[in-house]
Amino acid sequence: MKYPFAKSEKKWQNFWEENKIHKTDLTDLEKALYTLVMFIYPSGSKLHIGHWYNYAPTDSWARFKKLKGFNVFEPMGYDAFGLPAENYAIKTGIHPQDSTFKNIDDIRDQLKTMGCMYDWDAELMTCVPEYYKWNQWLFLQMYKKGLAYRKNAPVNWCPSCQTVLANEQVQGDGTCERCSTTVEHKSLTQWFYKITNYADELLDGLKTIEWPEKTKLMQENWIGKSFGTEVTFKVDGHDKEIKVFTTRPDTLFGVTYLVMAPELELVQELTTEEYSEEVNKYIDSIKSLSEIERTSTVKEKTGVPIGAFAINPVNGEKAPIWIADYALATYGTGSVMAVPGHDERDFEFATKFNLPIRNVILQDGTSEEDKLTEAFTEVGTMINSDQFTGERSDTGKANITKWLEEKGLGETKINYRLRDWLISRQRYWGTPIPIIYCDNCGEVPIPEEQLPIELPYDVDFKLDGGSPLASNKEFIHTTCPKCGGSAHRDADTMDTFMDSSWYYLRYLDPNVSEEMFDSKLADDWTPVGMYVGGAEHATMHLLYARFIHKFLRDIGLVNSDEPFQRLIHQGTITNQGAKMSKSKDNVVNPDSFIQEYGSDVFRMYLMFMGPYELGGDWSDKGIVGVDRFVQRAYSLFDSNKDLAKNISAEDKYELNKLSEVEKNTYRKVNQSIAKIEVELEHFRFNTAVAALMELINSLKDIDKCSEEIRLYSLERFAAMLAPLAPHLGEECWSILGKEESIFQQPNWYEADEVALVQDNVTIIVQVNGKVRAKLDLPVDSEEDTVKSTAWGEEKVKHHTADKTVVKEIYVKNKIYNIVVR
RNA sequence: GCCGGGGUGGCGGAAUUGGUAGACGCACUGGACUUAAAAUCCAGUGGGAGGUUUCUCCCGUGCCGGUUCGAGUCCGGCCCUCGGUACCA
Repeated sequence: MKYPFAKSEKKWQNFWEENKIHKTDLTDLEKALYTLVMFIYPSGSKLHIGHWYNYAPTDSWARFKKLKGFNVFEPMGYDAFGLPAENYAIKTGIHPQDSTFKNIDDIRDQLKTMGCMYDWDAELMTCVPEYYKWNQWLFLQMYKKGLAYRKNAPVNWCPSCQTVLANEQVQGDGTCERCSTTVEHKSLTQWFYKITNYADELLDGLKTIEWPEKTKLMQENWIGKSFGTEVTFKVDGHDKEIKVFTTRPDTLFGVTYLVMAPELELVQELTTEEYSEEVNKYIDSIKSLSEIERTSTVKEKTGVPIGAFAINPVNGEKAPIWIADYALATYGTGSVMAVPGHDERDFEFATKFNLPIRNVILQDGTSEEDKLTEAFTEVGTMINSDQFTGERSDTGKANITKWLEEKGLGETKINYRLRDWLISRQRYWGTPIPIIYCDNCGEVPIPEEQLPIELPYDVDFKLDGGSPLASNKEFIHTTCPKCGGSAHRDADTMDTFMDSSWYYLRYLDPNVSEEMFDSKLADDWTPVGMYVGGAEHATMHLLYARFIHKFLRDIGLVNSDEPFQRLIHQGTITNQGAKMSKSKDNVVNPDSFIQEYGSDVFRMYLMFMGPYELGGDWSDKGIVGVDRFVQRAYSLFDSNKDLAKNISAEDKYELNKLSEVEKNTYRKVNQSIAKIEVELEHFRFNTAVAALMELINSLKDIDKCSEEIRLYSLERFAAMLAPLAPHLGEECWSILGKEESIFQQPNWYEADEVALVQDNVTIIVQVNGKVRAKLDLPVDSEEDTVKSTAWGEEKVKHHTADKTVVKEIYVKNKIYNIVVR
């Protein structure tokens, strides 16, 4: 009989809902396990295969844990603010709020067909005032602690559309995706969070969390802590100074010029009149370059001198000051000392512009007279360096820094690549920033009791020229909370990464209104036990969330140091090699597969496709294989449906009391349990499914087993099936006469260790590393027995004939390699 | 460019510490069942050469080189590809 999946899946979904099977009792803390997936961005393309690939296997893991007796909390929600809804509005005129709510309703329906054990009472969305109020509240706490501040920062500006563009909206050639005009950089005053204050702690905390090594490595590199020296260069004939950060103070005598980032304000002050035209022209010319282009080591570097000279503190030499694309205002001090002899970029630049190249670190085995043909960046002996000449360059670093410190011309310095978090967005669909600008008092934070500052519905988000909120006069014009005078609100909204930095805390009670989240529950349930989401979030979302969590701890709202204890990345499912996205129009919708095969088959196929952390290119080629398996599993139970009426199975059976067929069955069942348990634990779903397929293949002879062994096997099969195919698992469980949901109790079975022990083992016999025989011998056979059996093999004789044995390698129960010559 | 992944049959992939390369599945081929087809079940299936019921040998995990009795696995150097690169989320 064919498995009526459509009827069955609906039946069990209703059963779960009616019996509140997935409602988590958050007061039960014994074996509490918070399992979380990255919440959904509710775009119009609804759920695609990538979402299923994230959620369904994670749910299978959660269900496995549930079967093992954990009190699992698995919520789902919507990351509802963001740019795409706004772009959609600009294109279609449909208001972001309307499209977002509509999308959420559609997506919720889709989610329910997956059959995940989401606790729907915990559902949340970020675009409602009840949620984003707390973004504003958090902003005020940051502000109070001095961690929110304003400074100028560049945005992508399309001069034709008169609007700020996201990086994504800038095409590869640096033009606007709407009108193909070349995009410029424009400086705006914007809000930042001082994440850099937490740089060291964010680095140290990595040691305490169980995340993929690669993710921790990426965060480490992103934070980019480096130890070096800040050197002060005086400017010739000027009272200004230029500070540079260098990790190579030992090369200070090799400085032949200085490079400043073109956008530094100091550049304007230092540029001499003679050079100013050239300098301004140059600054204009690089306005459209991206940072990636500017720092590329294959692109030819550009730059111009500004006419001023810096004085090298160690020898008083005058070095010309240049501005160049490869100096970035965002790293270090924005200025670099150039040592062409010992830095590859400087070497290239100096060669191009005929600037002097001086050798001050002598490579071992070379002579001072040898001309440098490329930058020497390794450790060597310091030369041409006055009193430091003769020192090794690695120890010279500290000495030269000490000398600078004594003269007040430098100091040791730790520098980070990490930059402060720019949270201002010149967009509508986000959280309004709770700041007012008063004509008298200036910048005034809105008092907490006036929160939320609600996002007004009526705006002209097509408005050219700036933030859409500026178009709503009623919203913008307000009175100062301090003096009551005329004032205006900040027209920007917050980066949506704010929303996703604390949602996992809100899930615990999304309806709490007097605080950001239930602090008691947060202490009990965080850090999150298992967090699953894409690796593309490795450095941004996952770093921001860690930062916010630490800040919340510092203001006493949580007691843990990290938000996510364990982390797994699902791989990306591509379509014809490309990441699925609505803009590429290559999104694969799973709905038709659900209709044809059902949720269980589809989610099991996703798990079977390959290693979870790798992902891969989408193809539905093998889905019929999983469907066949599901059909076979169902008929296995269906044909044994009368089994449980008269008997029950023991927990264990003694092997020697079983028939040969029963023994094999019993062994295979227990081996499968042991295998699948380990595989599921480590998110290796593909091999777990394969093991279950192997098991069903070897249950062919189950009819030859006693009823008890049949029941024993089927109960265990149902338990292994249930996490992978939850609806079918329930169906099979109920066929065995069980009345409760399989997930109601800890229904995972432990493997019988006795059944895992093998009698025989295959020993490989090699001659010169090539397999020549395979011996099936009892486990732990004597070395002599193995060797004499091996030498009895025809092929071994053949390949060793007329040769001398020079070496033998014997590994017990594994291999016997004979090396001959 | 920089940071981090990945590359194994016709296809998706498997392979505890270096120790049988190709589990499981798809596709394909042959067979059973059927009037027939579908479905199902059984068998075969990395490539090449020879022997042709049972067999034997060689090659083979992106490329080049190294370490080792033995390398998909470790080391060095490349190539290709994917993710991120601070305003997609």
